[in-house]
Amino acid sequence: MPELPEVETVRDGLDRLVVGAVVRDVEVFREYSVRRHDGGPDSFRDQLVGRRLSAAVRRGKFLWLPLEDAAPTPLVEPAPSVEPVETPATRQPEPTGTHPAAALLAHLGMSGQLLVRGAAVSIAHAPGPAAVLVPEPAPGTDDWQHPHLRVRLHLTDAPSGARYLDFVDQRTFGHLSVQDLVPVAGSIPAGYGSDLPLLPEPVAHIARDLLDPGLDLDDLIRRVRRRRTQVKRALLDQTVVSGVGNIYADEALWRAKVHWARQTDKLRTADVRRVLDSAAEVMREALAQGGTSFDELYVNVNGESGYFDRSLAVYGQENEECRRCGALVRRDAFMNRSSFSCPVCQPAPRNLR
DNA sequence: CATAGAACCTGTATGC
DNA sequence: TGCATACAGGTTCTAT
Repeated sequence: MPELPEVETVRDGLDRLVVGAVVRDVEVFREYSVRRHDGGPDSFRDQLVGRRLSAAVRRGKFLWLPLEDAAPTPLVEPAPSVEPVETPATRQPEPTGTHPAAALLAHLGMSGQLLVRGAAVSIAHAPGPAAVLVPEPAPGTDDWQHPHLRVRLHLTDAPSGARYLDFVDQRTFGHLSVQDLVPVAGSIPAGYGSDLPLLPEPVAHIARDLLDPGLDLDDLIRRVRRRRTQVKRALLDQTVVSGVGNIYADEALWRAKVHWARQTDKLRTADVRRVLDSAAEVMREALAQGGTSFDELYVNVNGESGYFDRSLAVYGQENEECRRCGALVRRDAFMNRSSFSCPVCQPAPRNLR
């Protein structure tokens, strides 16, 4: 569900509200949500407790929070037991430098949300309110625990006052894990001020996204044209270019006046360039609006919706008039989903009709 | 290697 | 009302 603008909105919120915080405890309510973590829920908790969230970084739809060792203070009150037992809760944090570079990696899948609770700072996007107080959850109130709460991080030392970072996910395609950071030549994901060429292992194969300053657009155009597939499939292939999903692919193709089923190897360089430029443009515009949301399934870390759905030209607009020519927007089946396009502005290739 | 399709989950909307 | 089916913003695994 969340595509680049939505994930970037979340990354920005985490940057402002939870970077600098120390993880004091971790609750995993659904094991499946940490299935990508090597070692299971206990190991996941072990590798987070006592560590500081030092940045918020994104590539495409993946986002991660690099970890560093927090000040070596006891994590919890020493248990008043007669026999001291070594448990994850009582273990002292290891001295700085003993951990390999690692990060808390998140993918929101189709319905994942990261909600910051207890912060007294707003990250509201226009045209929303200028400032809102995110309430601290209180037992007994409706927002105490979201029905799809899968993982909760308990935080301290957040400059914003954030107390909890909640991972909420209805469809459970999203996931959290702790991953080693591995060097990948030349990559500069959003969130790194300079070149820190470190990516979580599961992100190493993900291509740069269209808002990455390190993107080589001409090289990307060549790679797209070297493929033998439909242009929309190439747009959605995260190893070709990342961040584009079903919504922005359709919007980009409409802006570029290219039908989704056109073969990449038959497109002219100028057409491919226009499609990619359009995709970058529509995602930048969506980002400025706080992303696209049709319902409560996508919200930013404050629980607020984005407003870009009002700007969508074709996605979800079946039988509505094309904003350019007035023809009725059509919907086609595509990869167990839908493609929306204008039958006049985006003529279908011959092999399709 | 490149490409296409199924699988992974939960929930809502729609039609019979 | 009950039940079946279709559909939803994504990625990974498997088969070809």
